[in-house]
Amino acid sequence: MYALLDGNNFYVAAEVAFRPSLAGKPVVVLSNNDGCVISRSNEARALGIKMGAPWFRVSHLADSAGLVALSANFALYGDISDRMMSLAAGLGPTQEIYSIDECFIGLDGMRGDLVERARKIRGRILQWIGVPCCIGIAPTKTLAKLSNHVAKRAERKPGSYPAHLSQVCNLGAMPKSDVDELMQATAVGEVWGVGSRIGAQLQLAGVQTVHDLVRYDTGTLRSRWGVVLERTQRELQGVPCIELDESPAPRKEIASTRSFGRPITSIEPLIEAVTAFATTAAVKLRGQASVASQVLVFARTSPFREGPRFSRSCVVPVRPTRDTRHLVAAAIAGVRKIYAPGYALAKAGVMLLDLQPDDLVQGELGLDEPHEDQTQLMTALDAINQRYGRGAIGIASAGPAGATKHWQMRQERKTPAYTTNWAELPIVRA
DNA sequence: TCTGGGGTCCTAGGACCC
DNA sequence: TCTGGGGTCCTAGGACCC
Repeated sequence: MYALLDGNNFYVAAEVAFRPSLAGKPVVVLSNNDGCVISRSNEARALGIKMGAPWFRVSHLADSAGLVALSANFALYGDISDRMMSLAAGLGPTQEIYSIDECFIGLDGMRGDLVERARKIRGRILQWIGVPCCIGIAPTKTLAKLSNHVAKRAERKPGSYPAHLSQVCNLGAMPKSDVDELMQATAVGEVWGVGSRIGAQLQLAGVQTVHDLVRYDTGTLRSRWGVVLERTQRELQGVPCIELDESPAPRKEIASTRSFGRPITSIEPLIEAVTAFATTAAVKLRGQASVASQVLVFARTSPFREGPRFSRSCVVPVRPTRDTRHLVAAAIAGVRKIYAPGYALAKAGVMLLDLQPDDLVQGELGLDEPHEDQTQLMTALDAINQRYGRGAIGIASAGPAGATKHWQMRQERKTPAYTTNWAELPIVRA
């Protein structure tokens, strides 16, 4: 048996927890660069604002409907997430943190009333952290997701599902006829693993609801859509195919990419940006004790704007390394190779590929110039930046430290890092 | 003016091997 | 006229997730 716990409108909820005056108002959190809506309060949803909507298309609602928009504050969300996950872990013996706002809990061996227990945990998270969440319980992960979906819909839209399923829903404890009924009332597109493409194809094939998918011919499903969807079907039938993953393996690739605050039209700022991206990626790389042997760098114009299009990338091989200097050098070499003048570049990025654990690196014959990672130097670099703040010490091609780069992303509505920065602690007045 | 960022897995097809 | 069989590895592209 599994539970899926996930925070309601998580980013917005984290913001509201520190600004209670926003409760009950239409609030959205915007992606980096204040680009798109990535989290909405129920009130914002009710205004018809879609997930992923470009901000400039809905910003008029700020005046007409009191919509409040905030820039993403990932330091805050990450910290609130850690706290929520610690409490969620009390639900059962095993936990898989699946994303910043949701986790699966393995419930094997749990006795007693699971729903009651889940409601208790939910209450504790709400009281201690201020973030509301919903919990779905079922025999497989895909069903737990579905169960969670039911719990959320039942809370948000009373009447869409029976009221007692609101906030916490246990499909595993229901008679089959009730489960069938819920599946008939749920669109196939809501299933975990069915996205927009396959969802549309299924609809055309006459599969409208979750119930239709459960009963669809397995052979046809497999030959037309592949083994992934077959697995999803089995999971919906109650056969566990996807295990709980308590300690995810290290990443196989690490990316750092950004859209620019303003378009770039020359190579100098592009080199600055790519230096910053490679530096960020290198820190993540060392954080998981890996080395990279390929560096991919890309740059492109906006796909939404008129004008000449540009989108190029190149992969630069390096000797397996975790040294920021080597990774930055490779990224810059890549930039010089792909760069062409005459374009308004909107986005660029660096990806580290072909990662391996740093203790398993193949040695080399000394046929070439010596090439040594300065492990101690990197350790010192990370420690200094940890203590004095990101960018306190870095690579010179990143440009002057602390200077505002005109390519840097816009974040015009960011709230303080209430819980992760001493200088930004909230102040309570009696 | 203005459209995010970071991942994973699967499959098909090509290159190559014997 | 006529052109095998079986396998691996790599890559690009497509689909999905949050």
